[in-house]
Amino acid sequence: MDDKFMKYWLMKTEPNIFSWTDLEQKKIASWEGVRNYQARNYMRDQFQIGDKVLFYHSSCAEPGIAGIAKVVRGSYPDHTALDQNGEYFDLASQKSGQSRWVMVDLSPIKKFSRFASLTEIRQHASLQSMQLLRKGQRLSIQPVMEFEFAEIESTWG
DNA sequence: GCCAACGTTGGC
DNA sequence: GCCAACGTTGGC
Repeated sequence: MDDKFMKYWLMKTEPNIFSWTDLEQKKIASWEGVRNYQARNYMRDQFQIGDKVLFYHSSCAEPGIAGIAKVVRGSYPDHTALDQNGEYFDLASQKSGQSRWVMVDLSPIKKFSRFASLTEIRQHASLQSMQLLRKGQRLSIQPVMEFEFAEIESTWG
């Protein structure tokens, strides 16, 4: 894979669990709880410090992108998989003695001047290639093309 | 709450 | 390795 095209990502979060506002308040946030192999592999194999992230609110009244964040720490073991009392506990990780999941750290760069709602993104002719718009697309971490990122930033940023 | 689409699990 | 059953995601 050409990593020229892998500098930009979209990451989904449920804002009632962790929102853009939470990220701004925390300044640096660890992205724990990803429990999907494809999403994990993106973080583990391709995330680099400085990569830019479209911060997407899902499963909420108005889904869409709230702002841009950046990767400030590359992948490291997601220890929440080993926390037996935590929400993200993973039996297979416990059995093997080490977490099979990873996480990264993010910091906010800027909040969009206008929230980029899914509805608006969908209406945007030059963004039809986005994975986000594909039917049945559930992956919580998705690669974004450079031109897609630029278009979104210039439209809503 | 509905439900389509997808990922994971586990019996065989 | 197949695939049915089950669980999850996430827009609507």
